[in-house]
Amino acid sequence: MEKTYNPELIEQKYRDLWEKGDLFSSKANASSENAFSIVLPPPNVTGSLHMGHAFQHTIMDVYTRYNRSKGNQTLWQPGTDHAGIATQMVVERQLGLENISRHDLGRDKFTEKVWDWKSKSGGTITSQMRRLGASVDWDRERFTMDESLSKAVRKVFIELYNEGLIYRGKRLVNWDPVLLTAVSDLEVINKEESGFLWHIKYQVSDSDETLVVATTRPETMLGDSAVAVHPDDQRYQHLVGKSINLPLSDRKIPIIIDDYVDMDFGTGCVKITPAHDFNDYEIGQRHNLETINVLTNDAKINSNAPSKYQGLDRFDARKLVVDDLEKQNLIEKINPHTFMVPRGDRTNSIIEPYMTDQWFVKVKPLADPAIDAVKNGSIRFVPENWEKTYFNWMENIEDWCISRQIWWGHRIPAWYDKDGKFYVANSLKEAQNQAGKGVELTQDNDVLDTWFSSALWPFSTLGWPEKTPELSRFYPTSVLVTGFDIIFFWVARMIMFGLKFADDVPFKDIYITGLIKDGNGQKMSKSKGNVLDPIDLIDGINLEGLLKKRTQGMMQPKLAEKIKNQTKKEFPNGIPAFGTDAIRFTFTALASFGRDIKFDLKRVEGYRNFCNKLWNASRFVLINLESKTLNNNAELFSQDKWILSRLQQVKMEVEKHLSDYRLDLMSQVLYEFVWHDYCDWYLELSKPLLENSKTKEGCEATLIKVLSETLVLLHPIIPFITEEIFEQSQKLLSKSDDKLITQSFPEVEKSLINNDAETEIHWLKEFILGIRKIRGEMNISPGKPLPCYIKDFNAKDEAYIDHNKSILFTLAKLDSIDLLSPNDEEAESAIALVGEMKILIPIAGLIDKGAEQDRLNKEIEKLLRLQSQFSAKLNNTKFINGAPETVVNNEKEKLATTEAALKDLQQQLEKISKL
RNA sequence: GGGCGCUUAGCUCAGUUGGGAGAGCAUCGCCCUUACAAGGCGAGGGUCACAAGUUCAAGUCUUGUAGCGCCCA
Repeated sequence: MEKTYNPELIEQKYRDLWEKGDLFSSKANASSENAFSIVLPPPNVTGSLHMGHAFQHTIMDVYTRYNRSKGNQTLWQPGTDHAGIATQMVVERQLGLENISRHDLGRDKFTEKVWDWKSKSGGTITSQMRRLGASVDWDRERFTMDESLSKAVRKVFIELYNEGLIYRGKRLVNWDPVLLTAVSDLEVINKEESGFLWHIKYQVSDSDETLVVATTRPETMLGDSAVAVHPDDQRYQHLVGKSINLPLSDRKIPIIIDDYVDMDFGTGCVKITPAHDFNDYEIGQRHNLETINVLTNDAKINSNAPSKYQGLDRFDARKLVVDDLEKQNLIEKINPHTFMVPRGDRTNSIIEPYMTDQWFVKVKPLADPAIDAVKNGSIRFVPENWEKTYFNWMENIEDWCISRQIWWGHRIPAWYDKDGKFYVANSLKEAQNQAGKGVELTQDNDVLDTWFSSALWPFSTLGWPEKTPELSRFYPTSVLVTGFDIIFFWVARMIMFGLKFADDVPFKDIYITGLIKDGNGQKMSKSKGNVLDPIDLIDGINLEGLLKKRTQGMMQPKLAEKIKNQTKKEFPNGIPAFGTDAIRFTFTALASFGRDIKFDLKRVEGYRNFCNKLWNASRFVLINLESKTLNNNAELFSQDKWILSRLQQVKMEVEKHLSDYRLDLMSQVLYEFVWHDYCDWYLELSKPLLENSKTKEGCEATLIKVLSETLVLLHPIIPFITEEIFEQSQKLLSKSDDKLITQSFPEVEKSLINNDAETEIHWLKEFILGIRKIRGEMNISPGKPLPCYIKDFNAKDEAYIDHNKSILFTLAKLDSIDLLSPNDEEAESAIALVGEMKILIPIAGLIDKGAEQDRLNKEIEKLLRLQSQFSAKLNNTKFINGAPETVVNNEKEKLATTEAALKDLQQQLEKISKL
């Protein structure tokens, strides 16, 4: 083996070998009883993977590799999403650089351009996934706009339409006036922003009275249909039924009453503009008010308003409206006011409630079975608490606007005749059949919301609506791994559509992961300039490169300076190359059930060091086994039995944590076992064992057995380094050229669990630690051999000393061990206790007497504190009477051992002090 | 306003039926001991946000307070 661990070379080698060997294929283990499947949440085809993807992909890969090695037929289904609006925007922006608009090109030419862009940039994601070691079945890669998936989309649309669950209607929707499309309410982000509250005086018709209405959007008064007051509001009772002379528009509108009005807000009078506010729309429906749209689709004032405002942008119109009102002395006051502003999640433009014809899914009938599926346990959220969020949303669900006025996506399968009558069909031909020969038909221009096709992903990728073998084998999938940010967008909709069309839940478990944040707990985003590219952690990147990456192509170039400074401060030397395995180990170690995960490079460094540790431990084993024939039937000694026993426990814990989705605990168990049991103790123990012809063969067999099984256990987390070490060990043992990825997961061997060995090695460790502590605290050089005397030992101690003599000499660096009988007078000594047994190291010429006194005092103080705790408990009759007997006995035992140790140390202190 | 969550060592976080407070990193000593200085050995460090309650026993259960955060309206 190479002397140093070099992740780069290893990783490249196995990326190729695994794929060429077809080792990710879902066809393997086809005859096994169990199937395991995961669908990859499809990333945006033109995007790139961020830390959150890398995190979730690591988790999915751990489960995929684990199940494969358990012998289950395993599919991890990859693919990408066409991401309608996002992708169209990217391509439009590129065309914009050449001063071309999509309308210059026309629909067909434009979509061709998008396909070009997709094929150019679509490889980014897949190559990143390969770098991360994702063992997906590449042969089954799918794209949401593949023909077979599009077929599924059409079929679902048509069936839902035929059942009356999809309808077309004129409704108030969220309208993005920059993109010129409707968006769903989930795509609108409401942010608190500061603005003004204008108080406007409205003249009551045929009266001297005025009402004052407060509004944050004065320009919408051009579309007012009424003024509303609360039914209980005594101030305005006498005006109900009268009307208002609406300023600027020269219209009369009624004064109405409605519960919706908040009497305590502003003046208690509200202007009602049904065409431009969701609440007002509802009120308008209740009171049969006119809906007056005063905006064009790009948010300018339209011809329904007085001519002087027409053509003005809504914000210019606002200024003019306010000016005009002021001239007429109709503004009572203007107060600063913070209020919620809806913005599009893609464009950040202010979203307008806008009346248009759109397609909707009637969600309620689909939601009810989807709620039941979680309630009755067919689907389980992990952590469980997320089901509350799910129920909360599902139980108050609104119809889903699925049409988008863009060009990139699944075109709505509906055709219109000249009179606007439409025919929903799978093709023009079928629509023509419905409409009759000779009727001129044109297809609906809109496309479907991207999430409509994503909602079918778990079954459309498996071939639905065809009854494919994959569908019956792998559906429902085993687990969905995703973030809580898309529970509404995606998870809920997959459940609804899965139950409706694939006759079963789409997945049994939903593992909701935390969100990866930067070191300061901030969400990573391009605009904040704090994103990390997972590949940069693998390969490393210098400061210049990082600065360039973070500041290029920015929406707000003003922030570049700030981002640069921030980056320089956080990564003054850039980022070193850690390798894929270290990153993956970090992700699993961070995968606890918290909501936010602060990503810390120090952690990565630690796990890189772990990989290095594993590498060097393996080197030690292989160097020692070189050109040896292993004897698997050799006699084993306590040390061997101990590590084998520990290994069995580790196997049990690993599988438990996997089934609980606690990869953090899984990786912690393995970390601890490899570093602290195998390396710190067993490898050190093996050094004397390998020197002794009696113990040598058993130790050799154990070293390699434990290493080999540990490699399989670690492989799901760190596949590259483990595969390389496995290959090296195969070479040495001149075995087959099997790959680790295909090795079966080691079963727990109950017969190897050995309490006696564990007790003995525990004793041995205590002995060695006792001496190391004396050395450490007395500043005795670790290399200096020490004489050692034993007193107050029992038969077991004597046997243990006998078994472990050479080990004690080596690991505790002793040059003699002598047993003293009770009557023997010992020299002035430092002391360590193992149970009742005393280990004595003579002080003469070695140890400062005062230092030993200090050390003993410290230890005695500690024990005194414990003693008083325990005896306080035991002196409490309530405790004696109330607590279970085992607990009381346990306390009694603890008190006894504490007091025994205390007595020994106090005696020793006295003895030293006298001398 | 409704819902959910967080507060444990200097930092990042575990702590699963309530029973002597843990890890990694950082800090402080001593060591280049032929697997590993990306290392070894040892040490220090905590009124578990605050308050009350339940209990023989609370980091863990209940209620309240404070601070922080997320989602929905």
